[in-house]
Amino acid sequence: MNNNFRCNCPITSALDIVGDKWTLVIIKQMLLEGKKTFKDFSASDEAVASNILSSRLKMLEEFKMISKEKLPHNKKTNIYLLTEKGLGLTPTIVELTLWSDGNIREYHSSIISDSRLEMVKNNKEKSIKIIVESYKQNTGYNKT
Amino acid sequence: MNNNFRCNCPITSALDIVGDKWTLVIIKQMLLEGKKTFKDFSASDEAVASNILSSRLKMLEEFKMISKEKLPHNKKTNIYLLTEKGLGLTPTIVELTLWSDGNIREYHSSIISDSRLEMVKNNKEKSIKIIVESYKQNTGYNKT
DNA sequence: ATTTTTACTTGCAAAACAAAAGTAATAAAT
DNA sequence: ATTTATTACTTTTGTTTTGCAAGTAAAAAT
Repeated sequence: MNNNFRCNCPITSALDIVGDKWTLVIIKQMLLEGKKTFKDFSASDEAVASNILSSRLKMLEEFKMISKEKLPHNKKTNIYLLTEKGLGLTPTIVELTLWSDGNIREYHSSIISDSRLEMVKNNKEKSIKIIVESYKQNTGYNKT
Repeated sequence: MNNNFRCNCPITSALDIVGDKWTLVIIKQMLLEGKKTFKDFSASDEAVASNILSSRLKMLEEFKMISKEKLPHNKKTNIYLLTEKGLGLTPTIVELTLWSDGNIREYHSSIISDSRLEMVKNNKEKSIKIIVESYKQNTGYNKT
């Protein structure tokens, strides 16, 4: 896992981890859509193929961006949760949303505009806090 | 070019454009390292292969994230410049930098910490403005 | 006890990526 | 003016990644 990094630039190094078509989509689905089991991701209309999902979850766990646990009375279903490291990408995700909203409608007119987008446009810093807090509350968060 | 978008989510749609290993690296090299010719990019130690560079520049031009022009007395060298759309990714790049700085040193200890990173850590909003303004000044910016 | 669900893995074709070499036009040097 | 070098690519040839479909094994539900 170590030194698959291209160079010492922080931006490039971040992209060595999240620079692909799916990783940030998976994190977004956890953070904003409450997805937490393999099934949740697979059932999405924005479905990742199961092999890719599997390898991304493994990678994210190795980098401690998500945790994998089970509920007391269910030995089967894995619960994937964002850790602080993973939640730390919230500002990046918010900025991507804003960029998208303001810059690609020209090429993709059906991009959704919902109340969360409005919230983010009105008060970015506060929205980030609210998003993170909501996530923690909805998941009974307690991880590093 | 139209409707190669996976769905109507703004985040996923942004990643349909910049969600790969190289696109944001190229934009970073323009924004923060002053690269503007094919040669500049190719000569970098963080070198993109020329075929990938070529296809990315073409794509970025199609999405009007960069412009391509020539200087008056040189018919050969193309000058690539970020447009407002491209510059609009500055906050995303800054957030990725901060995330990287705070979260992946554990796996990559030699990530660089320079004065720009310090500036960004001290005052994010102001830094973004300074970065964009510096870019415009250094390039004699005048594009949409 | 049988069926269904969940979380995967495997196999294979297609697409994207990457290194190296080649090319064509322009610019610089002699 | 002619040769050489530079720039911006394209082409070729692998290799890697992606993504669909199908399969599997354990647990849970009926």
